[in-house]
Amino acid sequence: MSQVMGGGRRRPGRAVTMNDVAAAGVAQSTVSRILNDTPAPIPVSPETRERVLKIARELGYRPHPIARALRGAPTMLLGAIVRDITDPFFAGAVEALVLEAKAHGYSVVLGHARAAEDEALALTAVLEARQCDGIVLLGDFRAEQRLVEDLSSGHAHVVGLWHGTSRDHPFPTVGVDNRAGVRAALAHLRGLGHERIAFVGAESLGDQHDRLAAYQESMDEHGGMPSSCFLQRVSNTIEAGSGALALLLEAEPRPTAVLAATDALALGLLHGAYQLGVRVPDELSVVGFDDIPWSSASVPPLTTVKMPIAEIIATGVALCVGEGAWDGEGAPPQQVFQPQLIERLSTARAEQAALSG
Amino acid sequence: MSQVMGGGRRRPGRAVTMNDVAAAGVAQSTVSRILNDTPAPIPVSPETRERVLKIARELGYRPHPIARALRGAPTMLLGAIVRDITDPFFAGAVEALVLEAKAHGYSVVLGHARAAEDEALALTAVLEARQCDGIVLLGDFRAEQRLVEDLSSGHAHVVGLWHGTSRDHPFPTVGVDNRAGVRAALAHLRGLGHERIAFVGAESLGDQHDRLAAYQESMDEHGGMPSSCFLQRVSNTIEAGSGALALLLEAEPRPTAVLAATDALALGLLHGAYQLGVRVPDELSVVGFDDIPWSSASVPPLTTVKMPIAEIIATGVALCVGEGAWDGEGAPPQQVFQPQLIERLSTARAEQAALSG
DNA sequence: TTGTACGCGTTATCAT
DNA sequence: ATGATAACGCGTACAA
Repeated sequence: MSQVMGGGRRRPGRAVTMNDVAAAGVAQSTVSRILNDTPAPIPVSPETRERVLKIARELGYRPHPIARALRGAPTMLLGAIVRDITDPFFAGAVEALVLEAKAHGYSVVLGHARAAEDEALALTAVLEARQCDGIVLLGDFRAEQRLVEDLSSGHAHVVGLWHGTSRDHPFPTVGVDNRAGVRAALAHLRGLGHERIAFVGAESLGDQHDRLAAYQESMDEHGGMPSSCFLQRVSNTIEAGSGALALLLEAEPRPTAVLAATDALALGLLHGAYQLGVRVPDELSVVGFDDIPWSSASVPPLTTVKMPIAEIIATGVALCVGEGAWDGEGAPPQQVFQPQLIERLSTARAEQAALSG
Repeated sequence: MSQVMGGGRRRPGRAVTMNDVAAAGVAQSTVSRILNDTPAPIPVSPETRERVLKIARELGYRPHPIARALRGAPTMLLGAIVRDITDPFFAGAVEALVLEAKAHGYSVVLGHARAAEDEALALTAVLEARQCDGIVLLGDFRAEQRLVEDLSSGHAHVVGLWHGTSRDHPFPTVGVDNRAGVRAALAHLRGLGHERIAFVGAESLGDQHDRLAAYQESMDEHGGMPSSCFLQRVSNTIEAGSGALALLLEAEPRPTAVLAATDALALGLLHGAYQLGVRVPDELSVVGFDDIPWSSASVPPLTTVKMPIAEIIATGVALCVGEGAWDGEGAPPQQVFQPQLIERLSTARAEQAALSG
């Protein structure tokens, strides 16, 4: 088959329209009917059908999604607004979102929401939103009031993922039980004999906030924290985790274990320990939260709380594409999934720490 | 200011149009002129201007990007087609792309191209393409003939990033000098006294292919490979890297160093070595390629070849948004940037390996 | 200074 | 069985 493929004009810019096809002797509306094979009630003669299809193929006709969208067809676009795509956890979430959206026939357009309180930015995000059938908020955007307002006044379904436990969101949310995760991690450490357990977390809304609160609550129940050093508030990066470790070691007495609010921080702690010659888990146990892909391949492999990403994403997408959609009446639903502790090699019995300390 | 914000109807679905605004006594075209403040030649009386602006605000008017796009306005959407968003390097590239696109006022829509030779998929990707002002191909898609054809027959600017050194792409490409990177890595290792240098790479087109070729070329110049084990071809994942290490250790004599085609594989090697009790770099030196964020925080920190991501993305975006755009005449330009070796702690002198082996 | 009319590419509802 | 025609929301040349 050495035929010339894909029709004539290459560069002339203008795309092939139904009119171009119709120019061969039929009405444009007929072309439309044939190309979309409109249901039975409207019949078309086999001959014209063949003829039109042939011409369309030769000309390389392809439908114009924008024109369709103007007529009310769904754009099959899902908007994802994420504060910091650099955050490894959210990067992973976006991956999962893209895959899940694809399964529903949707593509994902990435909104940007970096600079915190930028009004113009909110408008940008909303502009994008108009083209999307649904909006997925990755992380808590309560701080961006304007954005949230604009969004929920639009026509697209909005859903908030990983928005913590706050009850005042104007749209449905899906998240994880942070409290349960933190308590599982702490129980694990206590089961290994640890009592001086430190916490490293980011200054942030939503999930991070909830994890800190759960930590403090649990520590209070067990006699409180030995020293102020035990609570390090840093930005959510590897470097920050690495840096936090040095401060943790200054405490008297030292912590024997650290719970990090995210795996990024935990991996940073691991790296910091390596730099300072502190052996993990012999001298210090480390637990993370999220179970991002790298955590299983770190040295040593990280004990962490596994986030049910797939379930959360799947539920969120379903809400967005209108399957389990909220009818808009009453309070928006808030769904919570359970995390699961994954025990790997970054935690060990506290006795060992005592011996080597 | 306790006014009701954002105009009347919330849920009624139908968005506020210029006609709705015009209903207050002016023509729709007047509204258009005012809202887009058309250049000087067409003046508008200050009173009507104020009045229209006020009403528009009250009604919560917002422009309909799809209608604009239909009239020929750019969609400000950049399509990114990436084979495997799960690949940490490409995930990072997408981050960079989103940021760079934002700087130009563009948003990024993520196409999916997972299952290799799927025809339907090609169509999907193209469908998305119609809405985009430009298409960025992340990685080599030569295998997907149909997709490449459809793409280049569209009206959007297409640019291929990280497409290796092949000369037969129908669009401009921007990439890295893989050969230089590999030779720098090997020179570094040889400078440390290594001779038995193994290679682990993925079965793949484009960059990966070039890296393997460069390795073989260089090894031939230096007397060839000691054993077939020295070349492991695996999939591009941490796990695969981890698994490859075991096979590498079966070689007689053992390699004293390994060059991985990507950082993901290299980090896998590090993890595999940890599991098997092989000390890095004392017993084995490891070099990666890409310098993904985790490589600087691994244990030990990874010596690797730094990919000039920012430059490549910036050049690609410029090509796409029409700044340094190709005029379509003659052979499409191929731009290549130089990588840079980053020496960290996963490599050391070969003598140490000999002593401990 | 402002209003009318047309077209972008489709789909849907009329007539023929 | 098929052709004309009206939207969809917007920008703009043209008329008033």
